[in-house]
Amino acid sequence: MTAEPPVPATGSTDGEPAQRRRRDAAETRQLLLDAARQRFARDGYAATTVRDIADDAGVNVALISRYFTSKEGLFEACLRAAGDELRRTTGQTPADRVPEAIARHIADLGAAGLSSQLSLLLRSSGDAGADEIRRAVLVRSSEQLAAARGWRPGEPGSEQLLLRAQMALAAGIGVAVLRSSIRLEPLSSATEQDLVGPLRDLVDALLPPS
Amino acid sequence: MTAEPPVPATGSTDGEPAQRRRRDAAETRQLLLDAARQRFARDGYAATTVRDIADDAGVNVALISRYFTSKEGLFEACLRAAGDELRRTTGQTPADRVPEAIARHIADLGAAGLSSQLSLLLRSSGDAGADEIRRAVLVRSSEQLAAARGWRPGEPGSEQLLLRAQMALAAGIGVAVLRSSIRLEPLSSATEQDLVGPLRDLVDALLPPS
DNA sequence: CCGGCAAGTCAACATATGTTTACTTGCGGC
DNA sequence: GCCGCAAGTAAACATATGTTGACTTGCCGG
Repeated sequence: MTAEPPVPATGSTDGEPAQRRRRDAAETRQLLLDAARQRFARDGYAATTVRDIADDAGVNVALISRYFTSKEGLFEACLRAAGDELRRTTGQTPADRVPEAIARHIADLGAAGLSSQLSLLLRSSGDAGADEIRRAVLVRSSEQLAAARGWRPGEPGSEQLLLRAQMALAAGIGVAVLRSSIRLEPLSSATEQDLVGPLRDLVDALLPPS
Repeated sequence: MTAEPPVPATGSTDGEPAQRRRRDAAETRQLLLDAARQRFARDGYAATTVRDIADDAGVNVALISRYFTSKEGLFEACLRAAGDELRRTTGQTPADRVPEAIARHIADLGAAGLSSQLSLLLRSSGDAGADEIRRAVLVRSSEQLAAARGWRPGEPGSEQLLLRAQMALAAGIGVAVLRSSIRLEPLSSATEQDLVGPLRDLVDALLPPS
């Protein structure tokens, strides 16, 4: 079927869709990143141990230090990845499709069953570097959101609009956390379809379409 | 001036408004509770150490175990206190005043400069008991919120209303966290006055006044 | 005034956790 | 085929942290 040499899966049955090459630094790095994003988003930074992450990824703990320098380096990498993802969404989305995009982000459990990456944005590591990255991501996202509704930097009376955009972002993040981390019902089992209506009402109320 | 015996303050100048009696279990307990609520809300459960809390409260670490059994016992006590406070608010507030009440909760830094207690509600200790308390608080609050807008338990099509109430609650919590924990500007320095307008729009959009 | 007891202190302990170091394994070019 | 080097492993280390137990202090009723 494939040119890949037969590789014994970690467990007895091959659970992973793409069987991994046996020694591949890039893939191992990605496995760690995925496992860390999920853990950090769901449990928070301090509650997550590097051994948890390594076990989830099925690799050795020491590789975290090797590939990301430290636990905090790994966290910063996660933050950057989530930021890129979010920027891609808010950048490409036309103004009137923002609620759908947010709803998809919240409802989306990702390819690997990830908790929403939005949750990651309010997790804090206590590290100044990570805090700065997260703040930058949030500032940029809220500015993109506000700009789509007419906000221009420095324009008088425009601060209001930025504030409202940040509140919309906060709402999305709050919903994501109550869903994926707290698991509040019925919010937790609501589908993307269930969420998009209320979210549209919410976003439109905060940021009236021009 | 007062019947209190002259008591040397902890520091050189008496910073506390009410000078504390030297050996008062009830007051010490409360000091711990206040310090813990602030720390847990701002930094999260795992990132907060019992020594931090004890130092903030100006008492010995061992008293945490004595008065609250364990760190988790203290956290549960904080959760209960925050729940009582929130219930008092959502219970007493007439339906059309809910946005103001939430805005006050978010903007209010409390008597002792506390971060908003709302933030506490999404902090997780990983402990099953604490999770259950938090879930109960959130469920009750969202039900009270939904009930004020016509929700009745089990009524068909009413689930929608509960979902929307939970999203409003999530929005409030999200704003509280981005304000007090992440310190996102300009959201962080917004006053109660700045917040109440957008919050009214938000709540009314999610839960239209009958 | 004083003895009992609650309130508070101190130091030690067990353990969990991030990180490092020395070692082993196996892939890929020659 | 085989050797070097990157990829991966295992164990040890230093430390931070929750908790406990023995000890001290000072308030209060008699």
